Amino acid sequence: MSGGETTETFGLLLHGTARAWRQKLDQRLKPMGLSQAKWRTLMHLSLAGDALTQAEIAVRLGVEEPSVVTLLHRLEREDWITRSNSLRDRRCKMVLLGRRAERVIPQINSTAETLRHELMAGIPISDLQTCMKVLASIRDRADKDDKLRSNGGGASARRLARHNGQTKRGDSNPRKGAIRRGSK
Amino acid sequence: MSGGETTETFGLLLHGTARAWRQKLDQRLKPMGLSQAKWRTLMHLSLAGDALTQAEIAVRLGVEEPSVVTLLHRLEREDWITRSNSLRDRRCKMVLLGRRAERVIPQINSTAETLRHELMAGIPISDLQTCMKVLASIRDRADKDDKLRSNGGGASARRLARHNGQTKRGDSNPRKGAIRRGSK
DNA sequence: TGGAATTGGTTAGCATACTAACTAATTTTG
DNA sequence: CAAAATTAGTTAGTATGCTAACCAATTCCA
Repeated sequence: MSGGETTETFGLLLHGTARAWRQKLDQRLKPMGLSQAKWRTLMHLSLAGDALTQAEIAVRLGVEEPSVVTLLHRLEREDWITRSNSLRDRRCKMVLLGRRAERVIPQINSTAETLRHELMAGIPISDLQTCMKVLASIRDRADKDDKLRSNGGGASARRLARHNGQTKRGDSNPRKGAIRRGSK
Repeated sequence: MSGGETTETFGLLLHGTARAWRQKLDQRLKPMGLSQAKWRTLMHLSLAGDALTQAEIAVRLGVEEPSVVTLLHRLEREDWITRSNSLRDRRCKMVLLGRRAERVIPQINSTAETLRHELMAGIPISDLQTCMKVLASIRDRADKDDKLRSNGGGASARRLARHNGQTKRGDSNPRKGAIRRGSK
């Protein structure tokens, strides 16, 4: 424990700030029927200008695909978006903004921007830039996979994509109840 | 939209960094059977040295009480802590660290500290301090209640405590199924 | 002192996000 | 080309956190 003061609370502070920001935004978006997660999704769709696949949305939001599934499900149920099967690739679903969303997106963005300005008002630009530089550098380091060398087997090393990689289908060890979709 | 570059991604960056940090820590704590939320709880109990009430824990963690309830429930189920009724105040439950926790807390703390060092290595102290100053200032602003003036009634203004404030007990409008605890 | 307000804890229900495991479709490769 | 691997999406189950509504105990105060 050498000189822990500065580092001690960094994680705490980082978390608390992110949470406070999110809650504040959620609170303001609430009257419009949205939350930060939903707003961010709509914003990315709006920025893209075009339909996106769910996988693309996941990447842009920086969350995993299953999270996107339920998020889009909620957005669809509330009529913010539309999903349709792609004609080119039958695996894909194309996600499109609905009318409702297109109408309110500008206000929503402006709400978010207003909050941004409020929260950062009076903070010197150079401090903000330093802060962003620090955050980016921390995030990049944290995003990196810990291992990634020492790949023992040497055979393939294909699971670099940071998530699943279910290389074995017939695992013969289905601990849980497994799925029982319709049939089709 | 005037000069949005700097501010544009701040929220995104803040969130992404916090999430990346949390996930990294969770991933390292996992082999020990913990997560960040659980570790933080144990850490605060350890720092306090004494038993804490659930409300105190909520304040230290910076989360709402119902979140603490389930968190402690999980911790108790896994034998990290013990809960007992207070003798002074029959409303309170005193939360104590169990043996299991006391044995592993040092390793857990050191894991967290190692990660901290890794993530912040090479970043100039002064930049870190600037960053922390910025974050703290943003958080303080976001934590503040939006309203808080324009108190119309003038009568009491008692619900300043930022959460519930269920000033009306017999609301006569129990939309949901309501609770049906044992009876005792 | 007795009713009103506050405080501590809980349950229900929901939102968000994750991992594991799986299906279906498409690409890569031997 | 057929088998193998990858990609897109899904479901199940769980963790974390929130708000609303509630009960029980304590404290305040007229």
